[in-house]
Amino acid sequence: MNMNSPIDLKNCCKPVLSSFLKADEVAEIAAIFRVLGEPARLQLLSFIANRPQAEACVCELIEPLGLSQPTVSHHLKVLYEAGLLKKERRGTWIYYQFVPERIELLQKVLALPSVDEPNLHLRISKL
Amino acid sequence: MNMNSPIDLKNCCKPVLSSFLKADEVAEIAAIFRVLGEPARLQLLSFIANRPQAEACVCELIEPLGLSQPTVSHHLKVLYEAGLLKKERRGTWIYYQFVPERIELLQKVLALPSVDEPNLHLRISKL
DNA sequence: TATCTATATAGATGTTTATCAATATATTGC
DNA sequence: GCAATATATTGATAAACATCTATATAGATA
Repeated sequence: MNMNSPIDLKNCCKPVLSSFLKADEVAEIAAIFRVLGEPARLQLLSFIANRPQAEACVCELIEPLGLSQPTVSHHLKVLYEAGLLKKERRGTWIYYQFVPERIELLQKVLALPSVDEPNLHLRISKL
Repeated sequence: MNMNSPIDLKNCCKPVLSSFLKADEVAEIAAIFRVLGEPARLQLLSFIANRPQAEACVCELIEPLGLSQPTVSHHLKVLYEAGLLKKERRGTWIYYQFVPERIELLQKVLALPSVDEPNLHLRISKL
């Protein structure tokens, strides 16, 4: 069901709003949005990104999230497999670290068509 | 279950990555991501945004999506309630129109902490 | 090796949701 | 008013998923 490796970065991802994407093209992008569409996961990202070094071990995340340890572990795995977090063992602890590249990718994917692009539409040009 | 009016724009939405957001703060943002996390809805947005005037009637959307009319109608409703589309009746047809403001909001929400911000972390500063 | 702690996995359960067929509603034109 | 067309809603079904408890795994330490 879940893949063990992060979503492939190659051929991923074309801007959604600049051309009509096919089903398989939007699927990769939608998968990332779906991961962010869960409040607990968004809060994990928010927490980790705001820690020193943008990282945290699992033990730091359970109490602020207010969820059980297995549930937090599950969400971390989903974030990891989406490429939004890296992980690294340090002794007994496993540290999850925020990966900004994925967010940058999403920003590109969400870019609005610019006024110079041929497929500009009147309504968007009013921005 | 679903609300009839778009998600409230007031008090929505703080950048996710610049401070640790509480559960109710991330909930509003996650709701928008969840809407985009469905391939059919992303494809609808992609299609509509690339039409003249960034709009399309429902009848134009069924064939390219490859889904039944009620299913397309359902997804359009979800996109509408998330504020990503407007709608307008013209005679027999109902035109759905792309609303760029929501996308701009998401880009702000996804903004990475800048190097000038106090809660900058080393790893992010390497960007 | 045995024990303790941190994290992950397995299995179960209830909820959400994507989808469709059938039907309802609304508009147009006769 | 009636028929035709466009869109929305209802109700049913199956799949996905968030969550928990219980258990497994892996590293540290005595």
